[in-house]
Amino acid sequence: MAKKAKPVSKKRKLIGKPKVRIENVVASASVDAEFDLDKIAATLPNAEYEPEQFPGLVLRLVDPKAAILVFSSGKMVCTGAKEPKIIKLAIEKTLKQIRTAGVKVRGPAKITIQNIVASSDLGVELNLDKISFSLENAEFEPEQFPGLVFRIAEPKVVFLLFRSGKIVCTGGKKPSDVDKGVARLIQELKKIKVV
Amino acid sequence: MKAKRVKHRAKAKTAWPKKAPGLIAGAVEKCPDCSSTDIKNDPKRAERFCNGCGMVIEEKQIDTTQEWRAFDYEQKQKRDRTGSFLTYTRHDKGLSTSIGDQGFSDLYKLTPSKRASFYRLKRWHRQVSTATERNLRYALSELDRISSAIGLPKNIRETTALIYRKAVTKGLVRGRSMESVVAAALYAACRKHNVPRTLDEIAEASNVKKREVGRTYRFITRELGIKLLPTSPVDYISRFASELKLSPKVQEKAIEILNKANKKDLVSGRGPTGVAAAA
DNA sequence: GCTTTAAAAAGTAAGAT
DNA sequence: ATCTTACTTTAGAAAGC
Repeated sequence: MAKKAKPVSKKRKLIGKPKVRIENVVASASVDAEFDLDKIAATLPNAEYEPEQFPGLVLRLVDPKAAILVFSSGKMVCTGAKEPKIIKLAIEKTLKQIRTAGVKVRGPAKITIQNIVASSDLGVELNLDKISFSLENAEFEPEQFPGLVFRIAEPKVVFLLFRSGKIVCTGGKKPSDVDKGVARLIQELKKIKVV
Repeated sequence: MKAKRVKHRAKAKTAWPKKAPGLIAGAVEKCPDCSSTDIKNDPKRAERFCNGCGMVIEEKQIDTTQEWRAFDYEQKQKRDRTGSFLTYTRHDKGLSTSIGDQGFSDLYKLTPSKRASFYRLKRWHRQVSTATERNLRYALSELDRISSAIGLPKNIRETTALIYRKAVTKGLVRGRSMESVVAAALYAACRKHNVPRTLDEIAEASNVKKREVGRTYRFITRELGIKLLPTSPVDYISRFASELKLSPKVQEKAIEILNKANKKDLVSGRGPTGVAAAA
C-alpha cells in the first residue's frame, strides 16, 4: 500500500483540496464496572500493567490495530485507530477479553472521540518564515522543531506545517473538523499568498 | 522594632558578593526577620538594613522621592560591577507599573511624606508582596548567576527581568520551576536583542533541561504575546567565526552565502545554528 | 533516538494560596 | 488543606538534529 502522495513535484500554486488521511484516532470510553487490573493483567498475555509507573493497564490489539488503556474505574482510552469505526471494534474486543479474564462487564461502553490526528500534503513548498511573519497564530522555532505550529479557533485544531508542504492536523474531534480545518488553513495561506 | 521591607534591595545572601562598596558593615546584631548578622549601613539613606533579606532595621528618616531616585542611581552604578543591587526591577525601569504590579512603587512614594499611611499599608504590603518579592529576588539572583556565567550585557538582564516579572504577574510560573522560567525569559531576551545564545548554552548555564527551557520559552512567549523572529543565521556567524578562528574574509563570505540562501528560500525549517555552521 | 502538536484516563509531586 | 499545574502511558504523522 502506497504511502499516499507519490513524489508529486511541488507546484507553485495549490489547486483543489489535498487528500487528508487520518493517522490516529484517540477516544475515551467507559462502562459501569470496576476492573480488577491485576486479574486482567495476569490472564491476558497482551496486557501490560505497572501501577507504579502508570495507573492504567495497557492492552494491545492486533486485530483492530489499537492500544487500549484500561483503568480500574471502568474507563478506557483507545489510541492508534486509523479510522473512527475501529474504535468501537477495539473497545468491544477489549471488553470481550476482559470478560474472558473473568471480570464481569455489562452493557455497551459509551465512546467519545477525543482527538484525531491527520496528515496531508499541500503539494507546495512552504516558506515557513514568511508564514510565521504573516500569521498571528503561527509559531515557528526552527531551533526547537522544524515544523511551524498554526492554531485556528474554528474548528479548534492545530496544524504542524513543514517546508515540504506536508502537514499534520491534530486536535479535531470529528473527521469534519479536519476537513474544515484544512480548508481554513488553505484559505489563510492564500490570503498571505504563500500557496 | 520598626522595620519595613525594602524591595529589591537584597537577595539570597549566598549570591551576594563579598562587599558592596559604599556600604559599611554594621554592628553585630541579627536581622529580626531572617536572623542574618549581615547588617549593612547605608550612608546615603541614613539607615541600616539586612543584607540578607532587605529588611530595614533602623530608619533614620529623610526619605523623599528624589532621594529614592538618587538611591536607585547610586545603587545601580554599583550593581553594574557587583551584580548585587536589583535596581533594574524597580519602577524606574517600568517593570512594575506597566504590568499591574502590586503597587510597590506607589508605596515607596508614599513613604516619605505619609508615615502613618505607610504603616497602615505596611501590613498589607508585606502579606501580599512577600511571596512575589522573594520569588523575584531569588529569580534575579538566578539571573545574575547565569548572566555572569555566560557573560551577558545588562540590557539583556533588564529585558529578562522585565519578561520574568510579567510572567510572574500573569501567574505563568505556576506549575513550572522558577529556574526554567528565568532561563526561558533569558532566552527570549537574547532573541529579542539578537544576541546569539543557543538554547543549549542557556540550558547548560541554568541547569534546566533544554527541552524544558524551550517549552517554557514557547509558553511564556505565547502567553505574554511576545512574538520573536527566528534568530538570523547571520547573527551566529561572528561568534562561530571567532570560536573557530576564521578570518574576517571567511566571515564575509559566509554572510554572503547566507544572503543568497535566504533569497532562494532554502533555509526555512533549518535551525539557524546549523545553517550558519554550514555557511 | 529525540524534538513538536492534541486528547483522555488516574495516580503522584510540587507549588501557590 | 485545597487548588493548580505538570508529569507518567498510549499512537501517529511531519522533518531536522
